[in-house]
Amino acid sequence: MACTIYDIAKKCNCSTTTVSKVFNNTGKISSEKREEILKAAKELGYVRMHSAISLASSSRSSHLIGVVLHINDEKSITHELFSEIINSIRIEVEKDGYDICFLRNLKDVDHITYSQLVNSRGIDGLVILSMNTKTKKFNELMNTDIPKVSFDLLNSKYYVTSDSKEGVSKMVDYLVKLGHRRICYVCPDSAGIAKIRFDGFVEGLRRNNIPFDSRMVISAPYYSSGSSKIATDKALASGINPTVIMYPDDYTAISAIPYLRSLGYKVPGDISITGFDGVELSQVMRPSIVTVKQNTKSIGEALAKLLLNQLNKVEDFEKEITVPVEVFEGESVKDIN
Amino acid sequence: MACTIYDIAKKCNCSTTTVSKVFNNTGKISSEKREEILKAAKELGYVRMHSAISLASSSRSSHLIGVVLHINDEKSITHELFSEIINSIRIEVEKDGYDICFLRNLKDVDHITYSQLVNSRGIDGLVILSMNTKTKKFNELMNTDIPKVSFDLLNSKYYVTSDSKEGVSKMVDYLVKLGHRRICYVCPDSAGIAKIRFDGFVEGLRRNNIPFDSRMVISAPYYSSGSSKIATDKALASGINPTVIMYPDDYTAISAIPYLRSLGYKVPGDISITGFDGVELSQVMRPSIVTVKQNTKSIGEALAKLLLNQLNKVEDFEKEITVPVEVFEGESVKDIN
DNA sequence: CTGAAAGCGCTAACAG
DNA sequence: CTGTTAGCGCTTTCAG
Repeated sequence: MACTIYDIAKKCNCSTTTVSKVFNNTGKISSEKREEILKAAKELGYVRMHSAISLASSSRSSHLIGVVLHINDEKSITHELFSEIINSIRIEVEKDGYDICFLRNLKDVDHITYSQLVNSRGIDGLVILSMNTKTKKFNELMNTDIPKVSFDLLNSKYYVTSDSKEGVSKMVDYLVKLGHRRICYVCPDSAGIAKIRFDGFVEGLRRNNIPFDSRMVISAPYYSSGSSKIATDKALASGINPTVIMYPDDYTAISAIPYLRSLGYKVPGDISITGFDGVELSQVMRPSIVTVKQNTKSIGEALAKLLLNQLNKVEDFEKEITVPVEVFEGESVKDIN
Repeated sequence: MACTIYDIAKKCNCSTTTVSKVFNNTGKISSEKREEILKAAKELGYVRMHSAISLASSSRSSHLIGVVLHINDEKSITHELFSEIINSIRIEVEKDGYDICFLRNLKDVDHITYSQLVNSRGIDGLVILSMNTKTKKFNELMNTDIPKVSFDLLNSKYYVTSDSKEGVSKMVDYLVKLGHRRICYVCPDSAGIAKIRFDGFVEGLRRNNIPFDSRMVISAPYYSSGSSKIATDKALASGINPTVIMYPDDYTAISAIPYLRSLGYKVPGDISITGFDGVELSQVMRPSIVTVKQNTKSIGEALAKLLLNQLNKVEDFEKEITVPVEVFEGESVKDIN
C-alpha cells in the first residue's frame, strides 16, 4: 500500500505535523530532522497525495492546471496553433510539478458553473485559450478569484497575445509591395483581438496610401465547417473585385483553395490568399500560405509564467505579454506588378 | 462558498449518509427522499468534490483519466495522429463525466513510479498511447491493477490497434502496380507493432512474387530529429538502388523530401516515398504522401470504450479491437511502368 | 429505509 | 523547534 506522512512520522519518531511542514517549507524544522524525514520519504517511496492536500487546505494546491479550449469539438486540440501552445505550457508547468487537464465545455449543462467545476477538481489555475466570451458562465468565471491567464482576451487581468496589429499591417505592406490594392479583409468579430487585427489592416492601408473602402471588409467567422465558403462568397460578391483575400486563420485559407478552384479560380494565379497563425501545415503544403506566424513556443512559455507567478505568489510581475510575430512569405500571393 | 452534502442533508432533514447514497446509487433510499435530495442539490448548485471522493473511497472514482504520451517532448501532443486520437477519446469520456489529464514522463525521476503518480492524482484509469516499453517503470505500471488500455501494445490485456499488417501489404500491392520492385522498407523495431507491419511488408512481397532481400530492410527510428536523414542515408546505401522508400510514419517521410532534394533527388521524379498514419498534413501538402491512413476517430472511440467498460465494471466485452486502415494514394509515388 | 461514527491523507492554528 | 487537536468533504461499516 502507498506510504503516507503517517508512516514517515512513525519511522522518524515525530508527528505528522513535522513531516507536513518539511514538505511545505513552512514553520521551523531543524535541519537534522528535515534530512531524516526527506531520507525516510525517499526510502519509503512517499508521494504526496494531491487530493488529500487540496481537501485539507483551501490555499494549498493540487498542482493541477486546467486548460480551456472551447473551439469546435472536432478541431479542439487537433488545431495546431493550440496543440503547440498547450505543449509549450505543459513543458513549462511540469518543471514546477504541475499537471494539465482539460476543462470540459459547459455549454449544454446549465446547472453548474465553471468555478464549481474548477472547485470540484481542485484545479489551482486556469489557462484560457479559447472560450465563448458572450455567456453568463464566462463572466461568472472571470469574476472569481481563481488564478488565471488568457490568450488573446485583452480585457482580462493577465493575458498573453501576439503582436497581431503589427503582423497584419506588415502583411498589408507585403501585399502592396507585390502590387495588390484591391484587398478583401475577412474580419470575424468587431471586438477583442479581431478588432486589433482589423486596426492593423486599416493602419496598413493608411501607411500605403490606399483609401479605406468599407466593401473591403468581410464579416465571416474563424475556421469552422463552411467558414471558407462564407468568407469567399462574400469577398467575391463585395464589388471590389479583390486580387487577394485575407482570411482570419490558416485553416480557413487552406480550405478556401479547393473551394476557389471549384469556382474556376487558380490560386494564386487568379486570386491570392493569406492566412493567419503560421501552422506547420500552411508552410509545408503547396502552395504554401502567406501568413502571420505566431510564436507558439513563446506564447506557451509566457502563459505558463503568468500563471505560475500568480500561483507562487510572486509579486510585481508584468501582467500582459505581447509576443512578436513575423510575416511568412509563402507562395499563395502572386506578384502582380 | 461551495455547497456540500452537509448543506443538502440539513436542508432535507436527513444525514449525509443518505445524501451520499443517493449520488452513488447505493443502498435503498425511498424515491421521495431521493427526489427531494436531487432537487435540493440542484437548487443549491451542488457539485461533487472529486478530491474528497477519491480520498474517502479507494474504490470510488475521481473521474480523471490519465493519458500517457511519451514521444519526444517537442512533438508530443502536436503530433496529429495523437492529437486526433486524444480528442476522440476526450469527446467519448466526457459523455460519462470523465476528464482527461496528461501523465508526465518520469524518465528523469527515479524515486517515484507511475503507479504512485497515478495514485497521487487519484486517476481512475490510463490510456497508454506511447511509452517506452523497455523500462522497469513500464513493467511495474503494467503489473498494477490500475484499469488501462493501450494503443498498439499488443501484449497488454486491453488494446486497440490498426490493421497495420493489412495496410502495409496493400501498400506493397499499390507500389508494385505502379511498377516498383526495388523497395526499401524502413523498420523501426523488431518487435511489437513494427514487427506486425514488417510481416505485412513480407506478405506484400510474397503475394506479388518479389523475392525478399534482406538489404531491402533498413533499421531506423520513428520520427524524431534527424530520423529522416538516418533512414534515407541507409536506404541509399543499401545496395539495391531503391525506386521507393517506405518510411515508418508520415513526419519522417515528409521531412525526407527536403533532404532528398538537397542530395539532388526529385521526389517522386527520381525516387518515390511513402509514409504511415495519414495525418492531415500528408494529404494536403504537395506532393501529397502515399500513406496508410489510420482511423483516429475510431481508435479513440475504441480506446475510450475499452477503458470505460473496465471502469464501469461491464463484464464480457472484447479486449482487443483492430481498426481497419486504408491506403491513401497520394502523389509521392511515381508510376514507373 | 435511515443515521451515527470513524476515517481517507493531509494541513493549520495553537500550545508548549 | 515540535506536537495536539480539529477538520477539509465524502464514504462506509454497522446499528437500528
